[in-house]
Amino acid sequence: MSSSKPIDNDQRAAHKGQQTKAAIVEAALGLATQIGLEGLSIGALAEVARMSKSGVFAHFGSREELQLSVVRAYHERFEAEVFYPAIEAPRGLPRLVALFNNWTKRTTTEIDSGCLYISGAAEFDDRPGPVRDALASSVNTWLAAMLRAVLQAKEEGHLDADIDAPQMVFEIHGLILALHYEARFLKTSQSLTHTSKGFENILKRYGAAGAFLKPKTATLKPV
Amino acid sequence: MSSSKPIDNDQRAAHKGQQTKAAIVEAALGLATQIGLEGLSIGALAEVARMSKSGVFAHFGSREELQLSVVRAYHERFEAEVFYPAIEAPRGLPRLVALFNNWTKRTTTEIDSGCLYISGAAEFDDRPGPVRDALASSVNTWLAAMLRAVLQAKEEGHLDADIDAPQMVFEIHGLILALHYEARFLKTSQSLTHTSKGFENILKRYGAAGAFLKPKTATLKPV
DNA sequence: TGCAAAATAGAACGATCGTTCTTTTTTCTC
DNA sequence: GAGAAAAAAGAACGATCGTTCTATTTTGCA
Repeated sequence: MSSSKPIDNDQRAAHKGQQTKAAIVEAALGLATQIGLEGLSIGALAEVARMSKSGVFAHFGSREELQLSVVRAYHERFEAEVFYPAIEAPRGLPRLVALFNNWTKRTTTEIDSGCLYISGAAEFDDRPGPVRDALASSVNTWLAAMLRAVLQAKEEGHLDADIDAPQMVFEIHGLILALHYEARFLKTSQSLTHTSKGFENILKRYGAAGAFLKPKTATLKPV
Repeated sequence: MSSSKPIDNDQRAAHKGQQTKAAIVEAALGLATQIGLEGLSIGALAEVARMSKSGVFAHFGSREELQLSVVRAYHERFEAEVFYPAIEAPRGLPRLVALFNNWTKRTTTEIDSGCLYISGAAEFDDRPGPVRDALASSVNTWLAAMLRAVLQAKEEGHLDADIDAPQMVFEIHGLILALHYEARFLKTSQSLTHTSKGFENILKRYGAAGAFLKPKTATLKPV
């Protein structure tokens, strides 16, 4: 996948335009995670990027295309930060734990900056269109990856054989959403602790052996 | 609380202005749950209420005051629909279950209309001010009520004596957030089932006897 | 029924929005 | 370094925003 195509992926040819476009998207990502994709205005973005409105606009052709670029950029970051590092962990429960820990770590970081998948979901709830589709597609891709990890952990015998895998993913998703909600909006102090504890509770319920848990909290009294 | 003050609470004196104001807030509530508190514009609201912009505006004096009115109205609905009906259930686990079931029912309804506490949290994440404060205050009041119910269930001996009550509330909150997210945004079909099952899992983990569960699913194989 | 007060409408404001068009500047290639 | 192509700026557009001011209508009470 990195051998035969010599063209045009990142800032290879770097025709200046692509460089500044990347910089604009970078700035837009920062704005959008804070004030939302809907709040992202071209005027404000131009100011941050220290360009003219029309100069920014020319790179996208429409506001919607700008929003799509931001969603795509966010997707790449998420993958690079959460997904790829975790698939180096051994298949099964260790990988599932790594995925969750990376997810939690990122969400904790995003207590300051905001999560586009969460704010975007609220904004594009019932607003059909390409932006909504791109957001939902990214999230579904990620949730599918989590589901795969659970199924693999089941196959490896790290989880009970009769568990409901989608159910487990749903419960894990809830923990992350509650972490984001209570930490970022309500500023509840114990949110991260509750998230970790909640994950341990889920693991226990689905039959995980205590040895696979997070390094520091590896000692679990059996049920 | 309903005996000595003869004035001004609902549509008692009903000086016409208060009636139309109530109608406006009603319409605003419908708009805000769908497109968000930030998306709520006075022009659009005036059109729905079939009034002039200035006619609508005069009732509030500012857009922020309009938003606050919407939040207050939502709070009242939530209380009336979720909280008050549940406190008629016997103290302890039955009341906790009733609170959760009402909460779930309302959230399920809101899959079409939207939940102001969730969209509002995303919008006012890091936007300080009275609206944010009102939203956070309402949510905190509700979560405190849930916590009280858990503590009472513990006192009554319906839950294990050594459980972490805030932890339990956090996990329940996560279920509701996941329900709203996956059902409303991702349109996942099994969300409601996952929510119910998740709640049963939590109850079991915290030591609830199977007999207290939802009517239809009262038969639970012990752990 | 008449009159003051309250409620609503209407018009206009400055600001900002996304977008288009034209002009200037910068970049890349021969 | 000249000249074409790409990139950025600048100005202006119609629309909508929240808000203010003034005029008109409607209401409630004597």
